[in-house]
Amino acid sequence: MIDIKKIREEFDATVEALARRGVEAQTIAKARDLDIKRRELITESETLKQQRNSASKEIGMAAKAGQDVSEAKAKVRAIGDRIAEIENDLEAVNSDLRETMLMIPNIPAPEIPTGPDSSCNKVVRFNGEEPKFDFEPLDHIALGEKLGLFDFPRGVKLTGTGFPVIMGQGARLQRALIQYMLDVHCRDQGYTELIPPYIVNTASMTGTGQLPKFAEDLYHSNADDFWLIPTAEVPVTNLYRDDIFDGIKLPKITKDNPVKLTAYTPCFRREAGSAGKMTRGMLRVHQFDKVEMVNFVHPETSFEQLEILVTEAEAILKGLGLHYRILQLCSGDMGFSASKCYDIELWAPGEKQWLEVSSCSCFTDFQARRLNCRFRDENGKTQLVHTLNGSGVALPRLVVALLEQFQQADGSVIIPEVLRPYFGADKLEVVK
RNA sequence: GGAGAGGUGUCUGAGUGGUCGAAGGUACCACCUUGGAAAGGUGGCGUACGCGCAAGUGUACCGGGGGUUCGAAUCCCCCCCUCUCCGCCA
Repeated sequence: MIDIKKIREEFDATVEALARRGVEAQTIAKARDLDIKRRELITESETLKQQRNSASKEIGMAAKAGQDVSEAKAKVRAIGDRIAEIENDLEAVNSDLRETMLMIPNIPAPEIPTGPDSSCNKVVRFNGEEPKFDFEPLDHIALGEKLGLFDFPRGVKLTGTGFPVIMGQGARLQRALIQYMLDVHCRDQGYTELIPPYIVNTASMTGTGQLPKFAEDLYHSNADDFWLIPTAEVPVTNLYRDDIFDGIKLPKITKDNPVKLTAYTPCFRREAGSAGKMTRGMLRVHQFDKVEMVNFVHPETSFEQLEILVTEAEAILKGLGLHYRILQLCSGDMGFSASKCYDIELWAPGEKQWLEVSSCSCFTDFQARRLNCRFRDENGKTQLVHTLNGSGVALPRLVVALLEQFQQADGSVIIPEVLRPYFGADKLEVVK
């Protein structure tokens, strides 16, 4: 949620900024009008409550003194009835306002390009060169077959389409990658690792914004009203819902001391409505693994911290020697909650396309407001934190790009140097 | 899953219908005292929202929601959570 004060105090600037994301001015005007109405009702009901409180006090004293208070009681009861009416209206206005505010996306950072969709994204930089082959490179499905990495049909038998079985060298490769990524984040980048629940309640899904809008994309357990996480962002960010980083129970957040957490989790996505879109093999599946990074930072440092976050995700891919590019997303292509966002894409020579493996976003206070996640600042005041998150990184597409970029003429695949201690061999061997 | 106990501010712990945002202690902050510290003394010390240029002031909050009442931390109903015992189980 954006700050209602922005709409109250800087209406025109807010309309202009959000127009870049395709928000209509009338939505914002509606929020402004409801906010005015809300405050009128609050003032009115609080004035009446004040009257009731003091009158009740007098009744108490008069009754103790043995006076007749029935007339006074009737008067106060009338005030109570009036309060109930106003509160009814207030509740209606409040829920209307909340609903309207939840439909308004975050205000884009001024420097990001304006545009309706991904065609306006800007390539910021590349790493490495496009790999050249003196043979026709295979795609990951063909490679997987030669190397015995995946079993798609049996995944279908067990569950359904989009639930691949990863086996043998493939499973080991995936495990090695997870270890490597967590080690880089924790050892070199100051992260604390955690293992969160993979199933969360409705409050958590609402806190990070998956609900109520995207219920269709989530797996849900009716018996308990629990949800399977679509990303570790949900449990890790919600860890500090309704909390205050005060330096006593929780760490202190300062400009030099962000709180940085990382977690490996499986992710579950129904991907409703995306059947047929890039669903080949491992490219879009319902269950996949991912290492995620989440930062809770001082508001004045959040955009600097985003630049650092991108380099932290990049470090993984650079270490593996992969060819990738970084995109700055334009106003129309960013997620709802983001103010600024970079995507990292890996080149897949077999697929002949770029694959998104990481998305690093700065949410400013948008997510924190919804989460009610605050810190005590240098003056001892509580303020909303700024949150960021980034994948570091998603596994299936990383595996795809790695297989395709490092494949040899015979179908074997060279394992990058940094991964060998984890993997225990220097190549994936052809098995048939 | 069954039975019982309990959820009050940083913590501890009083309060069972009115003057209670809530005693006392503790922690924390400032000052006094001291050569310095401890002990002791004095004062301050919750959050959110509204109004106000501000000082300030009002409202709400005693696990959550609903009800009774002129008035609820206190009475009633529902829910959640924690602890103990039993059962089950990696």
